[in-house]
Amino acid sequence: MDITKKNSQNIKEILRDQISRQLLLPLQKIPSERELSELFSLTRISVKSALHSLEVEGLIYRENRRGWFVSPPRIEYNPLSRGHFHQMISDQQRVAKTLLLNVKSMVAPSAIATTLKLSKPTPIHIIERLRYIDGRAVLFVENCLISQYFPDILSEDLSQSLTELYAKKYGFRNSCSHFDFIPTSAPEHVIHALNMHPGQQVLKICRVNYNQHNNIIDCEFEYWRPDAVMVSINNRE
Amino acid sequence: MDITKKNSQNIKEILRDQISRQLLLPLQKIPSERELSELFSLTRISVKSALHSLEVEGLIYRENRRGWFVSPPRIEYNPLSRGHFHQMISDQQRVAKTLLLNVKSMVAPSAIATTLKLSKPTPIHIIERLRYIDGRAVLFVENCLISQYFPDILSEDLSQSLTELYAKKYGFRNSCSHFDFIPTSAPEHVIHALNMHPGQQVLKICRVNYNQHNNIIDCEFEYWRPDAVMVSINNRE
DNA sequence: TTCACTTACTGGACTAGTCCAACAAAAGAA
DNA sequence: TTCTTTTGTTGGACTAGTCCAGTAAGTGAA
Repeated sequence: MDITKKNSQNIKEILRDQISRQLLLPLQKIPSERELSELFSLTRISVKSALHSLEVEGLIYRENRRGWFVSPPRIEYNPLSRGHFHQMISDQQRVAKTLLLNVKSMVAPSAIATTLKLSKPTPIHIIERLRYIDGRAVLFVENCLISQYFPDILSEDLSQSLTELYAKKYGFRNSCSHFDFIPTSAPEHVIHALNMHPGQQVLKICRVNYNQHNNIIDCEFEYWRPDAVMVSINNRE
Repeated sequence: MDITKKNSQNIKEILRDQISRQLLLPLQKIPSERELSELFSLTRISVKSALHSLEVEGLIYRENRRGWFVSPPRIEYNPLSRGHFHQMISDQQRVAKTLLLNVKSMVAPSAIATTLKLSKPTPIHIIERLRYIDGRAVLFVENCLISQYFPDILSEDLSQSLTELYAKKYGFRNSCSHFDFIPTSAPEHVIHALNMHPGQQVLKICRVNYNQHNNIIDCEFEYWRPDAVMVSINNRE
């Protein structure tokens, strides 16, 4: 009876259209799954599947049990220009905020020890921070510092740029970094902090930093909401 | 009555375990959704949702209407060491194959003209290729070459490394490249070539290449199956 | 004003099915 | 052998619901 074979394509097209014509604005809430299912005469499962697919595309995002929202434009993130998160965001006419979540000191667990190429048990600090763009939590960052290189760092303001702190307080310059970009799902504590749901995708970025003496001094794990970012790199050979 | 609150967590854990203990091997088929739903006493919808979540994690992948399979380990892909796809794959003890899909010549459509920073209508060649690792199609590549820089290129073997061809036949060296990495969903023709399903995630990589005279000579759009790859970059400052 | 409590609403998890399109392997025909 | 046809199996799309857990806003007591 229907004109279209797949009804859920309909809802996708209409939402896509409303977003591109700015009838639905960034950060704005989309009607609830139940409302949409009535509007389009579909079950919630079909609606959910359509929304899922727009989520993968990066057009909309989900907050756990709060609803679906329109994604703002992606931030262009150049990881090679290190550290100045707030600068980068304001350069793109957006508003950044950093929240210090947690600081722990411990002996490096095996996964981190491997990343830092540690051959024996070594004390580290782990600094967990949450970063917001335009009031939306989009990035969970975990910095793992080898304690011996950073005496007394925990008494500093840790919501500022760590790279700048490294330079000012310890005279470290970043001579070399190694990056891995992995599309995967986020661990539990990250899911929670970003208000996501277990099994949702994130863009995981692991970086290992070397100082001017070519020592590994720290590593960082970034977990981005995948619709919020686009990694942009310039390479001169 | 059940011990666990969420039954679908069960199936996820068991599959994860079987994969990590290599009882299920890379490229091997997972039992069908119907079989799993009987085994775990769940509906197909619940099974599908659990599989989805393992897919996002990068542990398993889907071939459209063929079934679910175990993902091989991710390839480490360093886009800064340009061009030698086959080399890179065999360095990682894997088997590469390139299939030439399609070659077209046309005036650059607006999206590509923007990427190539063209100010007036310009003829280009588009070369579409499909790349396999261990027999699995994981990467769709679309090269857009500005025709004037590459006279007579269409008579060459286009399944080889284009970078090498640029160097040998035209004396071009790659002086600079610009990359964008975007987690998003793939366009229709890519979905089809990779045997995926509309709405599935890919890692899209756009690169723009400059020759030694600092002219943009071509751009490339890569679409990776997201479980197949991990982008790895080394940066020296 | 402030804080605890209730309540409506949201998405998450799930059941028990149906029908369809594409794939793949087996069976037949040339 | 080689090509075509059939048939079973796969995932994709969908219906029509139920129950649950966390959010947010409004209500009322201190």
